[in-house]
Amino acid sequence: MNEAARNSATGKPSTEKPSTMPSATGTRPALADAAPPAANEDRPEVPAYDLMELLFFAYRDFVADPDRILAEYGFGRAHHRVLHFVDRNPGLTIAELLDILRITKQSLNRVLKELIEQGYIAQRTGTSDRRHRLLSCTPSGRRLARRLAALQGRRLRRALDEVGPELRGPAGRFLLALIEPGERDAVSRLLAAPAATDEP
Amino acid sequence: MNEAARNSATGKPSTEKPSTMPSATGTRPALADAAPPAANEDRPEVPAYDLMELLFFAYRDFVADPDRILAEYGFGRAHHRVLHFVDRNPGLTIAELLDILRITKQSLNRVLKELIEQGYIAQRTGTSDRRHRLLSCTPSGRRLARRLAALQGRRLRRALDEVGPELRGPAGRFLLALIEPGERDAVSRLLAAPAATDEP
DNA sequence: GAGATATGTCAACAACACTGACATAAATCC
DNA sequence: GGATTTATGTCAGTGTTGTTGACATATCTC
Repeated sequence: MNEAARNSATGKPSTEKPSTMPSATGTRPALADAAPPAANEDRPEVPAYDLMELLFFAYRDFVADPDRILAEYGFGRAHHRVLHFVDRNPGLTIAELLDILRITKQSLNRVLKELIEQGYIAQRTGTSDRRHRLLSCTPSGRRLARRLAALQGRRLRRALDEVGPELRGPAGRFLLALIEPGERDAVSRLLAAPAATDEP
Repeated sequence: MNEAARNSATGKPSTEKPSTMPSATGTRPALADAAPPAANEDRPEVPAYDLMELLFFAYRDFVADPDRILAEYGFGRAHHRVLHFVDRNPGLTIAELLDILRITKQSLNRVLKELIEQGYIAQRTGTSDRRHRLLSCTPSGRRLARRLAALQGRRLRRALDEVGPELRGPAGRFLLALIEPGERDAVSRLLAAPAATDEP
């Protein structure tokens, strides 16, 4: 079921709301440079509902891309996240990965074990600290990781082409500013990650 | 376990990567206006890994905000999403909500039933089509929805203050461009939603 | 050698998604 | 006005991904 499932004339719910609502389709008042809601004295300022919802929909579609492919391998989104960060940061330790994903060791272990058993990720013991398990992608792991990244990269490139490539920097800064302040340095360090090897 | 759990000197994994990596903390090369990776003939262009990861981290922190409060009520993120869209679009039908959330009717029903039983959402039968169930928030539902929205709104406002309010429009356009093209009109219609009643 | 740290593992459980099947009421089509 | 379609509700089973709590092992640090 999709758009056809819509009902009431405008596609909007049926509450009687006389005028004030521009006929939507085509014009996007919320995204033009409408003055941000003025924060006067007692009214604490209207939250940016549009951005909240855009973030929800954008993320929804963004993570949906890889799902088809993952299903072919019997993997889910959790596997994707692990594969992605290991591919981007070869030599990553378990503790670092846990700090990135913010899940419990037990949760990570389940998916990581599967990725290792099926030959997508390899472990080696750390040299300076032999307690560490340094994670890296096997060739097939790297292939899968890059295939998924290419998919999401395509969506990002398309988006940047549409809004203008000059918005790449601003978009990144905006997203970074959404991140918990105390985490930004750690994230920035991660982003600066080398492109690893360049072989597909 | 948090930052203290980090190990290797730089906070980066231990692969030997001689120079090329600026000492991260403070400077954020990936977010400056570094020329986007040139797309020459055979090399299909390097995907925007930085944006992928920023989207992941930003969304992770963005949805984490309401969790504490939801836990007080015994609710989860699924309840939050339902509450949010019903608050923003009073009179929403089940089918419309399903199309927004992209989950199955059975999944929705579980959380919706709880929200209704506990008096946060009310149903009434449609007038033009009596098969429809028009959803709306009760006063306490609206209170909760707005409390959660205020939290996320605060994070958005802070971010916009940091990057400059002139990026609000561009940020929204970028997020919209990430959405599946066929969905954008539906999303835009939703965003144009009236602010419903203004009472907190 | 004592204690802290990094990892691994077992067991139980919870939230949230899925499929498939079936039921009811109301609208629409012919 | 009966057949069909649509909108919703519900039962039952399952899978993925997260959680807690407890405990084990290897290794590093002091």
